[in-house]
This record gives sequence, C-alpha cells and structure tokens, in this order.
Amino acid sequence: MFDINPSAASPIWLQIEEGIRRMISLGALKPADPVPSVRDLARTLRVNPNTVARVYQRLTEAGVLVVRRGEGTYVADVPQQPKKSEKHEKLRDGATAYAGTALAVGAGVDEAAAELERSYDRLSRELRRKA
Amino acid sequence: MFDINPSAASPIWLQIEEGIRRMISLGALKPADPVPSVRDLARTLRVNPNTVARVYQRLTEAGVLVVRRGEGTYVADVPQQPKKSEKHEKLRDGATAYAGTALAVGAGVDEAAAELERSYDRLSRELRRKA
DNA sequence: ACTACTGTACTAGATTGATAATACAGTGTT
DNA sequence: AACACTGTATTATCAATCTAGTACAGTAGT
Repeated sequence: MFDINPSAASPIWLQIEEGIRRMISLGALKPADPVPSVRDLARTLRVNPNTVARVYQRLTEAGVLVVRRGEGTYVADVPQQPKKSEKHEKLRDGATAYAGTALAVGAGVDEAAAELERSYDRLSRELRRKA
Repeated sequence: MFDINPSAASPIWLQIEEGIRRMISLGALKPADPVPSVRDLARTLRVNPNTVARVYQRLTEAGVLVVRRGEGTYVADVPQQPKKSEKHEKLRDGATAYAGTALAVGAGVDEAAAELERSYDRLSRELRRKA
C-alpha cells in the first residue's frame, strides 16, 4: 500500500488521500476495484478509522471513489482527476515548498532535482509492483 | 522578505524558519546583519509576535542567529548550516512529499522537475534582489 | 529620569488534527 | 433470524498550533 508518517508536516488525512490518488494514477488501483474497508485500512496504516472515513468521504465527493452502502467502497468507473487548474496549483505549491526547503538547507538545483527523481522513481516502483 | 501561507500544510513557524535560512544561504542576510525585530517581522508577515519569537529562539539555539538582549537579534558571525546528515534527511523528506503530490495529481517526472526549477529560480531571484 | 525600543515570559482562548468509544443503518452469508 | 461485515454519525478527549493580551528586564537616545 503506502506509508504514513505521523510526524510529517502534512496531516495524516492528506497523506492518505494522496496515497490513494497515487495508486489510481499508477494503475495499482483500477476502476471498479474495491478499496480496503475503513476499518481495515485504518488497522493497516495504524491510524484511527475516523481519519480514513473522512478521506473516503472527500474522495467520494471528488468523484474518485463510489460508495455502495453496507457493501464497500470502490474506485469510480471513471475516477476524476483534479482539474487542470487545480493540478497546476498543487504542483506549484508542492514545488515551492520543496524548493524552499532545498534553499534553506543550502542545496543546489541539481542536487534537489536529483533527489526528486530518486523519490519519484522509488514511489513509482513501490506502487507499480502491486498493479 | 518572504511570504507566509497560513493555510499551508506546514506550520507557520517552520515557514518562517526556512525563510530566514534561505535568506542567509543566498546572501540576502549576511553575517552580523540585524534581522527585523520580533514585532516588526510579525507585523510584516501578519502573524503573531509569539510565533516569530519562537523561531528566533530556535535559530539562536541552532547557532544561526545571536541575540543581544534589549538591543536586537543578528545573524551569527558564522551562521551554522544543518549537519550533512540532517540536510540530506530534510531534502529527502521534501522530495518524497513533492514526488508524492506529483504522482497524486498525475504529473510526470519531467513536469515535476520543470516546475521545481521554476520555483527554485523564482525564490532565488526574489531573495538575491535584496542581497 | 524618561521614552521607546529590544527579547522574553506567561496565561488564556480558538482552531485543527487525531484518537477513542459507541451506536446506527444497510448488505450479504449462513 | 442471526451474524459479520460495510459506511456513517456522534460525543468526548488530547495535543499541537496559532492568536491575543499583558508584563518584565535590558539597551539606547533624548
């Protein structure tokens, strides 16, 4: 699945939300696939079920997941990707945060870019392994 | 100076801390230079003075700033950079977070790297302008 | 001395994120 | 019908963050 870092700057619910979106983007979760139940995923990630429930609700509102009440939660037939504007905004915000950190610790562009590629490849590989 | 995003995932005090470290890394703040007073910086960034005070204390403990009580706070003569291990850790964590976001919104490595360079250049330019 | 700045300290509230425990309604299996 | 699962809802509690207001000690200029 993916890992949660409870001591990270970004809140747990966001980490879970991005984790699910990543798995869908990479095909580790395909349309109509079931996602783990709220309680299962909470146990796996060692977080509170309420936190997972909130994420599923958000992703359902966003059209990424669909709920069949009493039965389970599934990836939507056509999982919505963020709108182009929203995608760019999140990408830009993320890039700004990372660039800010890199500059703060005295890392050059090349160093930062190299580390980015490493992380990107690692995350891709981890998820594609389960596709 | 730099901007604060109150609704960002990372806490305000961290944004301020990294902002100061960036300015020193880029030479916008040089050794022995005075930094704005707690109240001044708080007013400029539109945050609470307590938040700025905590950052100054952290940076003083880290050997980045020095305090002359009753007079002001200054950049240390030899502002400490994070240790190599700590630098790498922060860089890796930042890269992981950014790569995770990029994958979540369906952006490719190249797209993410391009956006990173843009942000890096922008931040550099903004700060070098005041050096 | 007076004034106006420094950093520092403290208390008190609001908000947010996360946890914990419980309960309820819907579905499928036995 | 009984049971074991689903998602959902509610309430309470705790910690972290940020804000607000106030106060105090040190320094500099008038």
